[in-house]
Amino acid sequence: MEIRLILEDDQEVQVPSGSTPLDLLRRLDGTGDRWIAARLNGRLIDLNAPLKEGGRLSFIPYDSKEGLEILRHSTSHLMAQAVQQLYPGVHVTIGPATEDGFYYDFDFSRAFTPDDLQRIEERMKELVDQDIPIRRMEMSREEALDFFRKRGEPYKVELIKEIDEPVVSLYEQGDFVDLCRGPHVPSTGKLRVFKLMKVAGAYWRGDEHNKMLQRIYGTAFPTEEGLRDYLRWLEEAERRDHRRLGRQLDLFSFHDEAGSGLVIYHPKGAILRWILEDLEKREHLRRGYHMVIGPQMLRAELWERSGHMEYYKDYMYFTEKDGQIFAIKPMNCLAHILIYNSKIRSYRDLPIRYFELGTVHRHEKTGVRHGLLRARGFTQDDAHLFCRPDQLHDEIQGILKFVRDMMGLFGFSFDLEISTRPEKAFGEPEIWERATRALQESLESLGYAYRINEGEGAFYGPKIDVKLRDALNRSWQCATIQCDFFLPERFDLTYVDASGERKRPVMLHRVILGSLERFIGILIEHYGGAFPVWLAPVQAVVMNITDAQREYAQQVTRELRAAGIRVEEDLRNEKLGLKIRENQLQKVPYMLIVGNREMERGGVSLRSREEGDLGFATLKEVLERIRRESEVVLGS
RNA sequence: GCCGGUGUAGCUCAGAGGUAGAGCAGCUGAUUCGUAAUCAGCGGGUCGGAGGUUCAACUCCUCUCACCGGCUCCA
Repeated sequence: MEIRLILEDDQEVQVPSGSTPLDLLRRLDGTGDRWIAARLNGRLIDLNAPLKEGGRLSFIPYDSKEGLEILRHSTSHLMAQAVQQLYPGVHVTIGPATEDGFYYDFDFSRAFTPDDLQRIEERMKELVDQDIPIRRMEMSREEALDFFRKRGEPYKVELIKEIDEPVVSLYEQGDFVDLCRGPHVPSTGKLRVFKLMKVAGAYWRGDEHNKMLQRIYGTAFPTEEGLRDYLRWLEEAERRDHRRLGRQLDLFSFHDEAGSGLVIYHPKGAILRWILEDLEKREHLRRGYHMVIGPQMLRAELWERSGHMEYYKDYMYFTEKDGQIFAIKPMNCLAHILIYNSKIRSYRDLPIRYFELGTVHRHEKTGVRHGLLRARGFTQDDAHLFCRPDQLHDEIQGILKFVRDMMGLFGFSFDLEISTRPEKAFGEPEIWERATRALQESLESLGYAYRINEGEGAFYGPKIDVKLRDALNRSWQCATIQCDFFLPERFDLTYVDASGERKRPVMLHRVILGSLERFIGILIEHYGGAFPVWLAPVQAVVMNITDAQREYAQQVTRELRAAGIRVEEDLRNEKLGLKIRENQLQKVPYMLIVGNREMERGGVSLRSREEGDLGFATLKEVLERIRRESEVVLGS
């Protein structure tokens, strides 16, 4: 019997029922090497799946996003096969493709070592050479349960128990069988370029109450070039690592003696932060925020009232004096609430926006700290907005515009996510509904696409998370806009409305850059340490060629510094080449070189970090150039 | 917090049951040299910390701290 297929170019073909997409490919383009899987009527299928129904058929190329995912998933199966062959007694669990590769979690009595990885990789290559066919099987749930029980794979049994379908699919390649939705490559010979990257512990189903499994990470590509580019990208990321650049550029340090996760800013790191803070103050004032300052610690009773002692105690630091317990603040909201409550508020006063560059301390668990990106003491550009429910939309929109302007300044694009009401939530469903709608409508009115994380909100309110993308296309959570229905209730926040009635304001927590430490860490990696002129800790270095220009160089420095340029001098008795090299490695935007020629003409020889030697320039020209490049242009 | 790894000079790293080494940096001197590394000499370490085994520990064992890669967490 023949079935009719419509291909992507609307070409219609007839094939015998039971033939496979691969058969068709061989007929169409001879080999089928470019393709990894097929899609029949919207459903992904294996290239060697017998076709029983007609319809729209398209092919998935190796180098597409979906193709890559299939390739990697198949490679993870290959790895699992190799591991089970090499290490009898290993239980297989799950092995998905990830954003840049794949992993497979194994239950094994010991940890895998780098030597193991090498052995596994070699065995994988042998299995590829054997070109073992990969076959899809379907079984009823019961059969599959029985099958994996007999094979002694408890994790697979657990997984099947949770599947609702009556029939499940399994994939078989030689002696290896795995529960899997598929699709997969038709045989192991289709897998070529892969590399095992590292081992790590991982809990079964990511739950720390469960058993710790051994996870092996790997990656796979259709071509050698793909892998090479990926490895190069990893090297580039390592070169940009803010911890490494932080030391090389003398920005900050951490010290055992001071305490883990506590940042110590050196002069160049500190100036970077001052610049950001100045920008923040200016921009907040411009947008109708009031700057406030709260104390570094507040009495424990206050944190009891706010509920932090109940929900957040493990993350808080405490200190005690004269029988009073104080909590070092992990958040800035309480002082802002006390300011709000310090007098009666009218509906005419709202919205009220309190802003603080608030330094907080959180006892992040060991093992999660990561340089500036995850510190224990950090400063947030934190604001709390108190508004009437009918003002929610405008306030959220204002914050989003603020976020947009700031991200644009640094050249970050970003993704947006809304998290909605979780199962255990505080507050009436109506207010949740209203707030969530305000979040959505604000995003929509600005033309932003967003993702919804159903039920992922905090118990006290829905939120918008902003995830920026840096120069290496990595994603970082920075800004958040968080509705809070809980604290206004706990602290009995009110305003008097037009009819003289007391009403409950809505409270918004929000940060733009988030933690300045973290944001600076991201900026370091984003720019690879080569900050734009307006941010560069040192904007220019004046260097002399011989001692004869020493005083002239000092005079140049003085003049520029007096004009507000962040300028240093390098008057060491070293060759010019060395000074240029070292200052280039320090990523200083401009070098101002003075020899006798420049001294005579009353200027400098200008050298740019990016463009190299720019030739003679007068001081005035240099000044204007640096000033122009230091201007911060921010949207409305 | 959990799994695995690492901790040797300011930095990057080598070494090893008989009490340590390189490059860079630093210091001193020479050189005054025009767009990415001038030359020479010198100093520098209780081998992360505590305890144990041993005639002897930087090396082996236990504990601990910190860091790295993950997991998890991020009311």
